[in-house]
Amino acid sequence: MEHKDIPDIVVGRLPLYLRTLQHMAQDGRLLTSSQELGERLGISAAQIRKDLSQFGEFGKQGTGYQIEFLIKKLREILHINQEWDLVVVGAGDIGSAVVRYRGFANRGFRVAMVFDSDPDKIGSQVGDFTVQDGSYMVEAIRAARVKVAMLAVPAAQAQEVANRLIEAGICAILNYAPISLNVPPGVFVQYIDPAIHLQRMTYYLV
Amino acid sequence: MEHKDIPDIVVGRLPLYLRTLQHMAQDGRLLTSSQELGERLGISAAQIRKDLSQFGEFGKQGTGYQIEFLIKKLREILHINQEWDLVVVGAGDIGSAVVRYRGFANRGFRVAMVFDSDPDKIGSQVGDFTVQDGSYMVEAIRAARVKVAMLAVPAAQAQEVANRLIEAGICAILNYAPISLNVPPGVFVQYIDPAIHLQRMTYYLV
DNA sequence: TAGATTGTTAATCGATTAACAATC
DNA sequence: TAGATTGTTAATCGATTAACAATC
Repeated sequence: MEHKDIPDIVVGRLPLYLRTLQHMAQDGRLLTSSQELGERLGISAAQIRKDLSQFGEFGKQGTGYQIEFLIKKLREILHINQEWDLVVVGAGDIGSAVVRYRGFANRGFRVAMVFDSDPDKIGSQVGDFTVQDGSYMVEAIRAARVKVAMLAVPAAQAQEVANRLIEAGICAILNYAPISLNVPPGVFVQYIDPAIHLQRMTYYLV
Repeated sequence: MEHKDIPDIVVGRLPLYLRTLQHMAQDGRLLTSSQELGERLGISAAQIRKDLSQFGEFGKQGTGYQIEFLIKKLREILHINQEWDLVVVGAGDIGSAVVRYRGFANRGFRVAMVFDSDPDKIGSQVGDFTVQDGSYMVEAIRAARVKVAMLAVPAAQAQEVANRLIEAGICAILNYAPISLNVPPGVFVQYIDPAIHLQRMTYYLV
């Protein structure tokens, strides 16, 4: 049942379903339907049913989906029924904002360590963390068996730092540097670049 | 020639092409090929040629693409041969990091104003900007004819603030709040939610 | 029961790739 | 010229949707 051969585009929608379901649960809701979920997300009801059916039968005809049950299932599917430690690399504006971000709670992640290579930043306090010396990053990550990293260093250093993260055993990188990373198979990268997102919209303007 | 009927998925790749071309130009490079571009981005050469050919003939057989020329064309296509003013709403950690972000330079955007509703933040300095009172946001945006917003307020307020942005004439919103926004046709939204990106990777881990 | 909604199938729609003539 | 690479076509591949039997 684990990993049939799910298209990545389907995997990409599951976190959106989960987020919406968690909002519904917060509102005290118990049941929802593929139609309601679709309306809230701008996705067709058929697609939502098809996506979910790849992993099992989670609903009931005539009734819909029990929100808490579906949340539990999606958390299992996405492997966030555990909490993943995060390493944040780069304690500049973006790195610091990420370290202080409250939005990871109950979503499968917690910041575990913060590194920078700037002597002015090493030893300083960011949120609940002391910025550690990047020179010792590889050993520290390896010792703590951290698998997920957020990369918030300048573009010029991003590839080199990514190489060291991979050497340290990191296999998922959320990259805030505006540059495409080259990584070996088995390492996953996601990109956050506000300018890219903005440009995608200005195409449609005027 | 403007707006035949380009698939959104193609539009979404153009900023990536542009970013890579700008890196090449910075390295002093003059020419590239669909093959080289593809290798750097993990995209097939055929796809890049097909994407670009939707907008014109920008290359030369046997030679490839002149980097500066293609940059110019992509900037025109994406409407970033102008600089767009940005309004940042929310002067918390994320909003402040966005305001101070140096990565918009030469990519078509500049922060123009910053708003918050917290009396402790109003009047304070963030980077080069003074945080303005959110109560006057709609009039200020309308008067300055700003069209693009970055939304960095708590999820609970995001939809309400988005409504006011749209009322003010905003038609592109980059939303950092972890919630799906409901917007009318003609308003575009892009989402940045680190937890969503991370969950998309943990699916593949262990 | 009547109404609602699932899970699934088949049909449609759209995106990607392979291949190659054109030509620099 | 020979080699390289484009722009484009047709074929392949994959994703979405419409429809409906099953059933709660």
